[in-house]
Amino acid sequence: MAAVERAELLSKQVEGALKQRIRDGSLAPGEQLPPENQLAAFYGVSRSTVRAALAHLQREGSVVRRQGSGTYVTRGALYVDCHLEQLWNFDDVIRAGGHEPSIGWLDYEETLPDRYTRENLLLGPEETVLVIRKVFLADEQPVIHCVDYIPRQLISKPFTRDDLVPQVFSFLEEFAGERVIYYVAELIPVVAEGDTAQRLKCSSGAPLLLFDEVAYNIEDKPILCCLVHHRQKSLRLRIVQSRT
Amino acid sequence: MAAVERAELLSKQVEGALKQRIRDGSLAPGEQLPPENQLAAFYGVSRSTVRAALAHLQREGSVVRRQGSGTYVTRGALYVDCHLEQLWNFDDVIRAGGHEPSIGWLDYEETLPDRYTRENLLLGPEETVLVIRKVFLADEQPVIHCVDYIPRQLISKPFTRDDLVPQVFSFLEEFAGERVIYYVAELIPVVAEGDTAQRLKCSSGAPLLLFDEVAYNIEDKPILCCLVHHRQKSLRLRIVQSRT
DNA sequence: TAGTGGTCTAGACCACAAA
DNA sequence: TTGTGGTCTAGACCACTAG
Repeated sequence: MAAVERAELLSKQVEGALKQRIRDGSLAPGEQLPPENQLAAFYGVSRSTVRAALAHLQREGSVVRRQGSGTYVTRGALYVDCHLEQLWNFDDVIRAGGHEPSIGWLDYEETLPDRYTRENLLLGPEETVLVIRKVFLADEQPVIHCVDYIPRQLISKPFTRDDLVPQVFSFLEEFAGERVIYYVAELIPVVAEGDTAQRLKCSSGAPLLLFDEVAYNIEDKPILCCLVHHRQKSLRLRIVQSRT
Repeated sequence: MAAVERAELLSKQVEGALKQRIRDGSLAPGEQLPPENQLAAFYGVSRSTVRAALAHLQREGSVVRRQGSGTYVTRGALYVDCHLEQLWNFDDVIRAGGHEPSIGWLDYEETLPDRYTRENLLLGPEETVLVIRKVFLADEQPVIHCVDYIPRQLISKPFTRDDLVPQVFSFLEEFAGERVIYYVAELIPVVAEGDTAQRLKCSSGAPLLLFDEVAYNIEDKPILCCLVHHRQKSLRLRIVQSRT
């Protein structure tokens, strides 16, 4: 029996263990996994816990499950790391594409929001926002241009420029005590122009993918909105949909 | 042979009932749902079943759940119908945007695939594909241009042009006996040009969203690939991501 | 027929929030 | 302290696949 710690969720531990076996090739694409009961016995957990882990692997497209037959590693299991689900963290997306992430440019200011932002964040007419503009590089090439709007009022601790370098979500947790529970993103294809084009070093008219996002805290209050431009060159975004 | 309808899953029934209450306003945004135990008693199912239903509503962003507090309808609950998850069916996406879907143009031919398609579908050098080209309209305006490639060999029943009008997935099930279990889509922003631009009635250089998809059956064999161009005008695509 | 995954139950215990 | 959601268990039964 494999030793399991109580700290992390049991199902996450099982999921991680199986993912590891898929990544290192001890479970090859097409290969059948051991049956649920056997996995449960091996890891010393209940069948339900194993099923929770397998359900997650299925949802991200790493395995397919056939009733009456078994669970199998998919052909695409090795490419599941550049998922849209990973979009919580740009660095992960860039790394999943095999590139080294870094920050290419950073700028910020406090200002009155435009009408659209004010409505999205449910702000009063006098309330200001902290605007953060960043460019993310993949192997020194600019790939993501990101503008974040945070209600100034939320930020309760003084910060410096260096505090803005990590992900916005981390910044919000540390300096506003706000945790993003979910966000809604609208996908819009656009063409590059103006400052955005220049900062992404692409010519005017080049196709970009724009994410217009609003993020909410546990109380369903909008605490952040972003406009994120993705330059597709050497950055792939994937979706996996599996039938329920 | 008569098709036998299996009773719908209990969790799906509960989910549907709650969704209905959200849609018709008897559960308003911000409002708290009854506790799990109460829902379980009310619908005559176990707490686990209720939790499965609530987990699904949470995943699509219709509710947020706060440990120790309760489950609440989100502000965005009313807009969850234009999800990327609905992408199985273009008609649904178009209808969710408040428009009437129809088919604007349809063309098909049998041909030898190009190298890219042949590799995606794991075809031999002699095998042909059925190519289906369609344009979907929303309120008579072209919004989606779709090219499907199906290995000719899979199609086991004769078909007519009319059989191609429904969704490809339905066509595959009826005429090839193949069911799509999951698909992988890559999102690519492009600019309109040539035939695609003309059929979508947009000017050359207009931004489009391209989905490069490969769909697999239960045996993890690729059975379909598509190139789908979305024109964003009056068609919104949304993603909801919630923290696990 | 044996073995697999799919659904559902009843109940235990824990973590957290609010009164 | 009470009540909420979060995790986990053990077991029943069903649906489907394969030999």
